Amino acid sequence: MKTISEQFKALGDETRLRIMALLLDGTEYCVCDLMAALDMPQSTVSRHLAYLKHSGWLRDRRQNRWIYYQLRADQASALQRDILVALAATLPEIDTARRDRKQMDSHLAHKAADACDSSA
Amino acid sequence: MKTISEQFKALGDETRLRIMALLLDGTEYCVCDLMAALDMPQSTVSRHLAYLKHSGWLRDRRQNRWIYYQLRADQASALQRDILVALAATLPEIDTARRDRKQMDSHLAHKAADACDSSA
DNA sequence: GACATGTATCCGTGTATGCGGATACATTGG
DNA sequence: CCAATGTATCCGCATACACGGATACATGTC
Repeated sequence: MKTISEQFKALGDETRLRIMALLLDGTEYCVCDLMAALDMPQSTVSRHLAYLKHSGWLRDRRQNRWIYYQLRADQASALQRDILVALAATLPEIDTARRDRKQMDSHLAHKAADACDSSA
Repeated sequence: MKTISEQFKALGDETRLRIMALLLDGTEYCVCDLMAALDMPQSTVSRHLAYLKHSGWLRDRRQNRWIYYQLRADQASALQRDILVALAATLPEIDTARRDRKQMDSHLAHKAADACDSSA
């Protein structure tokens, strides 16, 4: 019961919901990607990611200097899976989430362009 | 988005989850019934009920001296409905919720018995 | 209208948590 | 090694909120 209430508490913050909305596409993102999409300072984003990780919503994975965060859908409880489905049906329609998604896309595009430039 | 995070925050407390678990049977209960089932002081129970009401999970209805609380399933959002279904599938299996249910049942039985006594 | 009952709110206290700049740690590249 | 980059954690501050006894309010009873 305590675990469940903590999982809900983790979703009870607007910034963390925005992060979940971005991760609901199944992609893994590093902290700096999320900083850019949310337009928030690094310490804030990192703290919320840690919170979501410790409450069982996310997993992280280090690759070189980056740490990638991803939904932990496979090891999720039945309740968590139900909630993820419900969130996936609702969050993408919301303005804030749409804006974040666009911001993420343009950030990723810039990143790719820069990579091309430097490799040219 | 803010509304959604507040709805999750409302579920992010163990006492409020216990209340939800009791109300998930669709029955309406007054504050004193819930006090008895949860074995918690009146101010605590009343405060949590107010919180759940203001975040859109419950409705209340006055009848004589009692105020009955009930799920607000009909006017719930799609997300809320999904979550209610998920909770109904999960919470009743949990020990704490089972105990609360038993306590509620025996409390209601005593109440009925007392009513019989006084009418005898 | 005094009283009992059921409920909401007030109050002080302690704890949790949000924030974001500053700092520490880890990894990679020179 | 030293610098640069990405991330986590520390820090002080502000706010939210949980707790439960005390009090106020509402309703029904005599």
